[in-house]
Amino acid sequence: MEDSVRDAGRGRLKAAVLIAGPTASGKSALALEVAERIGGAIVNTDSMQGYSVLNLLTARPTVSDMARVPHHLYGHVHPSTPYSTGAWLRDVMRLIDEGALAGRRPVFVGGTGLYFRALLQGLSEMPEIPASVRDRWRYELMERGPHKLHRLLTREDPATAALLQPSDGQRIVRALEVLESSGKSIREWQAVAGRPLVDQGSARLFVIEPERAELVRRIEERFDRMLDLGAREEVQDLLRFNLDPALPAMKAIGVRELAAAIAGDLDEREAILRAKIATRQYAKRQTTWFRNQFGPEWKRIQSISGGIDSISSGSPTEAWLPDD
RNA sequence: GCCCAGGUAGCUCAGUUGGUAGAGCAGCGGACUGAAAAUCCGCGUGUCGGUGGUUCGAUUCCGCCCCUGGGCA
Repeated sequence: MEDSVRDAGRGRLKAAVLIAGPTASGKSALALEVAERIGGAIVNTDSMQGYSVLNLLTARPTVSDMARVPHHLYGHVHPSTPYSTGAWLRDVMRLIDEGALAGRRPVFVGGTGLYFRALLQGLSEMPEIPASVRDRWRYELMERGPHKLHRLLTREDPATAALLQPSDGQRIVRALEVLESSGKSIREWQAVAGRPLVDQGSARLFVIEPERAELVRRIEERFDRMLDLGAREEVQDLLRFNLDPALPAMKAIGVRELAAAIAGDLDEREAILRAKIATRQYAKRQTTWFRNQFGPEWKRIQSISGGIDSISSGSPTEAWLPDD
């Protein structure tokens, strides 16, 4: 398993196009335009759009969108599966290994900053965590709270503990489970860089940075549209699986809010309002990531509506053609 | 028209026995290596409805006015 991870690193993708942007910034439409123009294949780079069932709430490309250009890693995972950055990266490697992207320029599009980083810089190898270990630490977190676990980590792995907020339960648990499973500090694992899957030198990196007020407007309109198209029914479909609310897919924005409205615990108007607020807050975190974690190698695009022309204007048209 | 209760941050409210005010939510900024649509950190943004008075000093006390809600007519 880990060997296949290393081997896949050999096939580093050339001339890839990466398009990042906050939710509702119009990046999927842009990617579609770009992919059609350059004969590309779109690869999902978003942590939620990989899940099936959540077709509307995750704003996945429609069936007709997917008919226009090859799309990969959309809706291929059931919500009962705890997907992750590592799982996604392995999926991308599999696409490369199987030749699914051969003959087409890959167009990576999505809103998950960490996935883009993993793509360009690689993700350090990590030990497999047995489910029993993972479950136990998560249970400890619930029972004892983050501060006590942080004190424990300070005893077992002081260097890592010093880097983490004592309140950041999620990262504390991660450090503890890696330590227990491997006997090594997570910092030791992270010190060994992973292998990038995309050759940055030949890639084109774009990030959409829309004007805030316009993005807010688009978020609200889009959520209303999702409701019109059946977002409530979609949540009901999801609830039928009786999944653990801690699963990643259950954290998709709108699921908790609409589920509360369906259960009668929350006025639907209020639920809709909260879902829109949560989307706005998410867009803000994305924007912060892109602004500060992405370097100058990323070309920043202001306009939402400008489409492909807003990209082409600052760079030669041949930027879209394969380099070799 | 009269009576009562209110008018304090974008919203819901607390508070100051007179020394120009603070919570939650929203918002803004930030962190980020297998949950990342996650998780976490920081920041109070204000003619205290208006106006006159009392006072060294009024958001606070008093008068008048305006507005909102409820009640009585």
